[in-house]
Amino acid sequence: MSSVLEQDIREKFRRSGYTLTSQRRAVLEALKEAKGHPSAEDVYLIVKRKNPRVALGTVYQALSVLEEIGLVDSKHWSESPTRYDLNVEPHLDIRCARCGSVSEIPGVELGELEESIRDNTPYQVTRTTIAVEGLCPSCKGA
Amino acid sequence: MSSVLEQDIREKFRRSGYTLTSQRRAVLEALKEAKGHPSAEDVYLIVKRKNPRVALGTVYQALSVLEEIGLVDSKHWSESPTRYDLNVEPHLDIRCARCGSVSEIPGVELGELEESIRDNTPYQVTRTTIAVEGLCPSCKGA
DNA sequence: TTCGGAATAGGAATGGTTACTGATCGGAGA
DNA sequence: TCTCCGATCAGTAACCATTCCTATTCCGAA
Repeated sequence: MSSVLEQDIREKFRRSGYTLTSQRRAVLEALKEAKGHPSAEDVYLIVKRKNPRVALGTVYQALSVLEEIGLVDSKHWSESPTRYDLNVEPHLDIRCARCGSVSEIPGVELGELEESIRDNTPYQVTRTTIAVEGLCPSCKGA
Repeated sequence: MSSVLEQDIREKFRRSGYTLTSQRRAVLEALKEAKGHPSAEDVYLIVKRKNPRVALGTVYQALSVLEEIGLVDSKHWSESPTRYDLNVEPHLDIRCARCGSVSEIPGVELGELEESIRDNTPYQVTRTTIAVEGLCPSCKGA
């Protein structure tokens, strides 16, 4: 997992027309710090440690901008808030139905599925999200 | 799409220990009547036409029971209420991001994906849901 | 330095869903 | 058929993730 370069960040902001504010940078830092797949609330709490005046709404707005310009990916599992991820490459994540932890599933080929979907629907496909749920190794036994 | 047999319904209720009440039957009928992929609210409105006293909460509870015993499947797309479906076989559905209509995507092989997921994670996989979004033929042009 | 549009803080509002409570139902057993 | 008890229901309040609103602040271009 290569960390996003400073240069990439500036470039993506420049091209999008959005401004790279301190709050948006702080949200990126928080995502890096959280390392896993934090929710907006998780990110908010981390950002708040350094800047107690941030608003939760600002975090949501920042995450939405970051996602729009391709620096962040989001995934949603039912009965759980949306999770955010610095890994924007197509990949699978699994969420433990018991403890809520999320981790990556490596080595699954997704390209064929996307193609097969496009070949079988008259819709213009814009997004395909796969939500995998299960029990993590430590919750499995309990 | 074969309609679920009366016998199957009774059998699944009997085995589960839940009771087949008139409300739960009405929810099943409403799903059949709606034909597509109605939301809980849609189902509620249909049921209400014949029994104005039903409560929305009852519809939610009935749908949850029906899903648990395998008579109904549910799917969730972000920014949209959960949709329910009498087709409980694994299959793909695509939702139009513009008008919200949902339709089935036939002919996509999913078995390999499931298998590949199980082979690549230490989690015990319990559920894999795929949410495909796009623009339907009539919204594509607008 | 000034100005205007973008971004933010703070908090209220939204909307799908669940939880709660007292009334009602329905089926197993007498 | 009648009784009784747990399941289910109607009605409504609560929940919670997320969005919306508004006055204020920030920031960059001129």
